[in-house]
Amino acid sequence: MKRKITLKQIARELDVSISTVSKALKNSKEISADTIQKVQAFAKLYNYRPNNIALSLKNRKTNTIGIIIPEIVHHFFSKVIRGVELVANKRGYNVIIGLSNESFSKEVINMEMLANGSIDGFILSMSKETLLQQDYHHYNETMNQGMPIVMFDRVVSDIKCDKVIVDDFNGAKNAVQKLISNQCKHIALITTKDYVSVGRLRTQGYLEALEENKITPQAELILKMDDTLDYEVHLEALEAEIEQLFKAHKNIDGVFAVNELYALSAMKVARRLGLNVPDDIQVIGFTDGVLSKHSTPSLTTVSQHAQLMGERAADLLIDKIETDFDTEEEQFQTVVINTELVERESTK
Amino acid sequence: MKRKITLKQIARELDVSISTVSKALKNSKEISADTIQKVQAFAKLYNYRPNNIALSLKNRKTNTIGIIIPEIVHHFFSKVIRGVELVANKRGYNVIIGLSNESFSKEVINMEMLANGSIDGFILSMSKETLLQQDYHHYNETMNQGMPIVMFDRVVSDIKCDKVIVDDFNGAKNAVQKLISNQCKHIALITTKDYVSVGRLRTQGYLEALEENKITPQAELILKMDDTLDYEVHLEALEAEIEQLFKAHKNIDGVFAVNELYALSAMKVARRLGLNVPDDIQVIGFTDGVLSKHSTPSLTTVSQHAQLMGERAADLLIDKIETDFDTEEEQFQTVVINTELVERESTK
DNA sequence: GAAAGTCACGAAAACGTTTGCGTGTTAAAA
DNA sequence: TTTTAACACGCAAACGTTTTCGTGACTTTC
Repeated sequence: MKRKITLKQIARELDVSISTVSKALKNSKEISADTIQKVQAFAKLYNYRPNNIALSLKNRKTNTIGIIIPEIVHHFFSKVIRGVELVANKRGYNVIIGLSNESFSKEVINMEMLANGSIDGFILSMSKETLLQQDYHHYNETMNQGMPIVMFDRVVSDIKCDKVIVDDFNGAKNAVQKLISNQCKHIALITTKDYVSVGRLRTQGYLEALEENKITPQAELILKMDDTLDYEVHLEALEAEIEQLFKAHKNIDGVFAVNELYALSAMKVARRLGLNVPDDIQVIGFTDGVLSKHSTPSLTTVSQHAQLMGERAADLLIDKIETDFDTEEEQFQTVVINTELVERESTK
Repeated sequence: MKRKITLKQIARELDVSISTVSKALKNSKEISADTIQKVQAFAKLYNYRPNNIALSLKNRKTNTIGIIIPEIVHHFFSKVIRGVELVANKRGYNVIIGLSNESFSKEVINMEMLANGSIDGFILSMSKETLLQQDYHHYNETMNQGMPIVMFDRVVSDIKCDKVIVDDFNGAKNAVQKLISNQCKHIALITTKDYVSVGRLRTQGYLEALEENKITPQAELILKMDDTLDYEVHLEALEAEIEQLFKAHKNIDGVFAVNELYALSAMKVARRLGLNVPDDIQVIGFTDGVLSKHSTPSLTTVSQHAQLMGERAADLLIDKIETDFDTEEEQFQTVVINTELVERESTK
């Protein structure tokens, strides 16, 4: 078990100075051909590789980007990570992950841990708790220290930084328009409480589509779920609420749900009530998830292009990192990713 | 945009030496109470935090572990990551990810990138290509440089290192036993080619269960799929094969599939052929995935406890890292995670 | 044969820490 | 008053690089 070899060791073995070795490895013309040849041969033999940490310290640059997300066991976020990793690697960066677990304090701790030199910049999506508390000091402090941040998906306008978001509003609007075009007259909405920005925007898209078609929105057809609780474990509660909605309004013939699970639950409840999807009720969800594709009937969804979001976020961040030399008058961009309606069996 | 403050700057401002500042921050008794007070107040004011990179270089320890997986958009792997991250964070480590994308060369490149000082050890699961090529030199080289490796799930016995594996054999055996106990007489197996060790072991479990029950295995009931291709896109091919199998053997009344997608496809094909699950055919899959829970009927599966695997792997690795001071006579452990049969609607 | 120029290399600083040891000042002990 | 001890602090090395600058030994030029 031999440690990794260093410049110093090569220098000692070959009886030259450290600087000579360093230069020889870089084919510097300061060094004679003989020496270059000798050093490179030796380095190759011992498989010399420069120590990243030493380089990071010297260059004040780590070539690593940090990504903070609320949850990793989630198709949307893991696809984003894949996108980030893809372009990061292509551009010579590593990716280090931190999970906030939807907790404010874990988000803060994770960021502080990484901000002390470990990374060159952040890509992050806010935790629900942070969204609720509206405490953004850690973001601002991080940026004040010259560390760029790119936020994605869950963002707030109060924070001045680059952002990558889904066009939630139009995605929802198009989905509902689709239902309307498919002859749905009474379209229910299953969404989250308003503090989740994406939920709010999707709700607005729903309303807009109705209005454009001169349909008066009915408050009773809108179900706002509290998703501070992990809904994976509260499926029954969710289904109960949906069942109640369906029973109270037998004329519902379309459902737009702001996520995959809500949509699936709606289909499940519909089946339980003897309603056929899509003949009696058509359903559209909002997601990049894997459930939609494999459910029966498969679910028509608004695709978010999660991987693309990750790619764009990484490009934005790395661009910023690499032009950081005080271009003052900072300009922040917000990239909007268009959604796409993927039609499957749950609509006609 | 002020840079992060350093010891040197504090020292200059307070007109003391760098070492005094460093010691004062650590409450060293070499330093007078006055000075300690003064330094700490100043440090707090400017929110001083030691630079991780400098610490890593000095201590030759990064407090970061690298995880290399073939794919992140996959419930099993993301759950493992969550487990790793959980204990890593608890024990003061960061996690840096590398995706091999099932490619040998990307695995090698990723490992080399991280091995040069960025991390203290690896947790990894082999890519399919590596499994096929059986070229393990990069693992051995990494370990020879004193960097510990813990492998999980996809492992080979040729490599001497700590491992965390699922008890594939018994998991499969129990699942098949369950089918047999449920009166299945003709149980089909849908598995992968043998080079994937987990596939092979699960196949063996299947055979063993049959034998113990004095049922003669029939080669025609075993479907070995080639999964070098991304089966997400080859669903039709998969389903076609299954359909052929079902049609050729109308007496099949049970199916054991070595992963979630195979199982789901089996259920889908069954439904298409007018067979009821679980009345006509019972199905069990092998997975920690999310599809099983939400499919209709929901799928009985062998749960792998992916998160637990991640936790155990992280503990193993960190233990090794922290006792590394030449305890020679290395002992490698293999932790076996027991599976659990989660009964849902696809079995009686 | 002296001045100038090349060549090939080494010394040292810098990145930001930690820590063993040396040292000047003061207070206590003899 | 002298010796000793305690105190409070600074110096310098070390981690592994890169890079600027200096320098000794030759070679060239007139």
